Amino acid sequence: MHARTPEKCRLCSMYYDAGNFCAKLAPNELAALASESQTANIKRGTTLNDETIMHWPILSISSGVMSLQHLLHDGRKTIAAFFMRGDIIDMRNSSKRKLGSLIALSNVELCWLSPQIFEKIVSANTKARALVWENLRDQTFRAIEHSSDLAKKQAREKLAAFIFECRHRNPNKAMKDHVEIPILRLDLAEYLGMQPETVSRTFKKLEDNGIIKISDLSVIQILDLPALRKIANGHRAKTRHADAADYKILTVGR
Amino acid sequence: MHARTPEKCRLCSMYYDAGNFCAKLAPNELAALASESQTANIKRGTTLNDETIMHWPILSISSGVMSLQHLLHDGRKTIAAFFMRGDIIDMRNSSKRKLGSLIALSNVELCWLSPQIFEKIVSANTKARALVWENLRDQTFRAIEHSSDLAKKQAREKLAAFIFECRHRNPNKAMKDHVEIPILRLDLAEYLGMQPETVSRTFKKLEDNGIIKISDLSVIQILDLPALRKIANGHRAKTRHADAADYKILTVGR
DNA sequence: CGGCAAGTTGAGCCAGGTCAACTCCGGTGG
DNA sequence: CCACCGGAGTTGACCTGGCTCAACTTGCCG
Repeated sequence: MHARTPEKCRLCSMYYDAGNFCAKLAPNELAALASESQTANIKRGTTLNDETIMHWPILSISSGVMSLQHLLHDGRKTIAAFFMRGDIIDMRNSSKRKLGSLIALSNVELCWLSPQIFEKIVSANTKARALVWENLRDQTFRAIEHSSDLAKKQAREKLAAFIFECRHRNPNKAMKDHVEIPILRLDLAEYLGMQPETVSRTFKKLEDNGIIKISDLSVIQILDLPALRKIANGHRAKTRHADAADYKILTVGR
Repeated sequence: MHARTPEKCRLCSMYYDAGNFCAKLAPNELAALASESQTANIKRGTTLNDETIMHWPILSISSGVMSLQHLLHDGRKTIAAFFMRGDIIDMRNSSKRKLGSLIALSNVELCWLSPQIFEKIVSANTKARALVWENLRDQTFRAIEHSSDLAKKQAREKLAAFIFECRHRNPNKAMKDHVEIPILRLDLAEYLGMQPETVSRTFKKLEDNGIIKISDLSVIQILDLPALRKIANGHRAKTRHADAADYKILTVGR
């Protein structure tokens, strides 16, 4: 049997980005997956409901930003994670633990993948499995890193770290010192566990210090990269803590 | 060829806990894995160095608590994640991103798994693969949940949530309202992004309110479970935020 | 029993949360 | 084309939860 690339897949970054899942599939695998999967466009603010996730626990993001949000009982909201182009979200254990809701932070193109076919492909195709596996581990370690940012960093440090996270995850490497912030200030505040007012003030302070420049709300320009990196890594003038040198690091640095 | 259960595996919870990885393996798979893997006992405070992790990026925890720690440049330290009995830690992408160090928070029994054999088994054995996959997803979602705790919760809420996390993860379900805290206050503070002083004060306040009782530093007794749960879920007297009911949840059909 | 790390208690202070009033901007309808 | 509206973002003034520093007690190990 000779399988052709399905029409909808040609237009999807999961296929045409060489590093993504669907690009790794054999033509007949892609055809099988496509025939049982469905693409969708959803608008900012859309919440994927539990029923949908039950039926389609696995989905891929072709463009836009999805978020996983937790709602506290008194209405406090947290954005716990972002998912962007190329990410595969696997919610198959969502029944075991309350994970929160998947909410679109921008208009999003996504594709619901058939769990059966997905499983079959992952089982048979080594390359595809390695990729999915790596994507999941990335999500894990991103979450872990985010935890540590939230735990100990101050507002300006979190913001600086976030700028680097955006830079790192943006597939468009062309614009060197310009970083796209793909989400609203409001959502950013929730992701970093701060108030929108604080985000605004902190950005302003960084701009006043000549470290960044905010041309447009969604694009910031890094003027002093070393300084920004220092802030992101937690250099501070003075603390109660001893210098890092005082800590006995048993690790062998490379 | 008839493979027998290797001696060291008989004594390891990865094997004798029915739900863990090694228990899912066929005898010859287990024998192959065991012959290329090595168990170790390490003491509290031991850091697994980068070189070790390069050679042995995959390891399983048979008992004790490992942590993944980040060190900020000024010496601030964060415990970003815990790994406990049954967890499989896969550091194979640690070269791509700085993940921090693996440090033992108690005496730990672990087993370094041969990446080659591990990969072979995961590829061939569906049950084992499903288990590893689920464990990894659990780690992801635990990290995500932890992020959201850190982002928006106050000290007492974080502590309450932590008590439930310990309860949830403890394999010993016998003691119903007694929860074991498997780590020191100092480490706990770092995990929750607070100061040891604050941890102490907050525990005391919860005890004064009659919600918990601290018999021994490492065991707390829950006196008023509903109250504790309410706190963990973020019920507060009053906030700036609207009621959860005010949030319009848009949903999209399947 | 001495020494040291872990944990506790108290007092003061500041980063960031809160509230309120405002500007800015894109969309909508007359 | 403009008036209006509502949500996003900003700015200022105020307040408080939890960080900081310091002094102390407790518990553990040799």
